[in-house]
Amino acid sequence: MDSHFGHLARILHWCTDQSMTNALAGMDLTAAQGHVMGFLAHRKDPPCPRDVEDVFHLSHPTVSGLLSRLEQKGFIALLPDEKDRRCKRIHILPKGEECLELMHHTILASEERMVRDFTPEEREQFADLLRRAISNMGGSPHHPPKEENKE
Amino acid sequence: MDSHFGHLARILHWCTDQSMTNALAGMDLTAAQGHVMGFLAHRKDPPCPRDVEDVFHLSHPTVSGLLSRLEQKGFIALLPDEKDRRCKRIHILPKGEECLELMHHTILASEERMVRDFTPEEREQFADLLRRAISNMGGSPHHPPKEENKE
DNA sequence: AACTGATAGGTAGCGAGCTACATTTTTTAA
DNA sequence: TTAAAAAATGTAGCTCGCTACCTATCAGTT
Repeated sequence: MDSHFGHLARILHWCTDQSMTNALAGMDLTAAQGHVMGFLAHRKDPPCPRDVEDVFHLSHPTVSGLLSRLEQKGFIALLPDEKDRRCKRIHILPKGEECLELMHHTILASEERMVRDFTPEEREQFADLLRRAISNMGGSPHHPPKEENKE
Repeated sequence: MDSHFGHLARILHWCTDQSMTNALAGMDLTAAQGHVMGFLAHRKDPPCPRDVEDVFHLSHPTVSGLLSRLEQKGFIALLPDEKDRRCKRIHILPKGEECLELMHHTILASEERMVRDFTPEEREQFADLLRRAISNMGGSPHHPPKEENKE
């Protein structure tokens, strides 16, 4: 009864979330906000909210809320794109820059902790089983599988 | 970048949640509410909210909200316990009884779908890896690990 | 040039998760 | 017995996730 996969996935996600929440509490970031900052970190050109939606598989109102809270707290600035006035560009402000390195380290440490006693083969298989399970459930949300031949 | 375990766990949980949401939409239940009903189904004596917290690893305000919505919709009744007036007992109402079998079937079908192409060994290992990952992240929330020797 | 459709984003409103604090009742200890 | 600790629940207020609907802009057709 306790061993249902859906249940276990939920708890595992909860654990990683709590771990991030604790690690980031000192810098006034939630787990979700921290992950967004981590994504922005290794981005040359300022991305738009839509890019965040795609990477994290979130709906656009969710991303909108996350970004507006990050903006309120002074981590980022949202500026209109000059070429395409439908889009906004996410710029990292100095306060945001300050936390990027710690963010990156924190995310990696959390990942490593989760599988710290896994052999390399087990890590491979874990990722493989997770991906297959996701695929069996119908894959990803929101943005109907774009038929890009880039893959 | 896309293969972080925490990320995959989040998406997998999301998929199972959506699957349940769709399956239950017809009977006016959300995924979370459905899982609670499923838990109540195989329970001889009416449990109290605290039991739900423990099984699903949820905080008590979360459970409180879930149960009050189920009560509003007429699936359950919350009655005070006679022995211990701090506790409430969760009673299933006729409308609740009606949906139990479909609930049970729906939950099993969703589980089976997720691992439909897994061998028995892979299913074992998947559950094992998930449990170890959860354990590595510090295990369960909210209620400090009770030291019950019942296990 | 004008219409149609696709795309980016905004807003409203809800459910579900949390923490923090308060209340009531039970249990334990002094 | 009485005071203190523990337990079960309630309430307030927040974040984050969703759907549904709306607006503005861009792109492609006619």
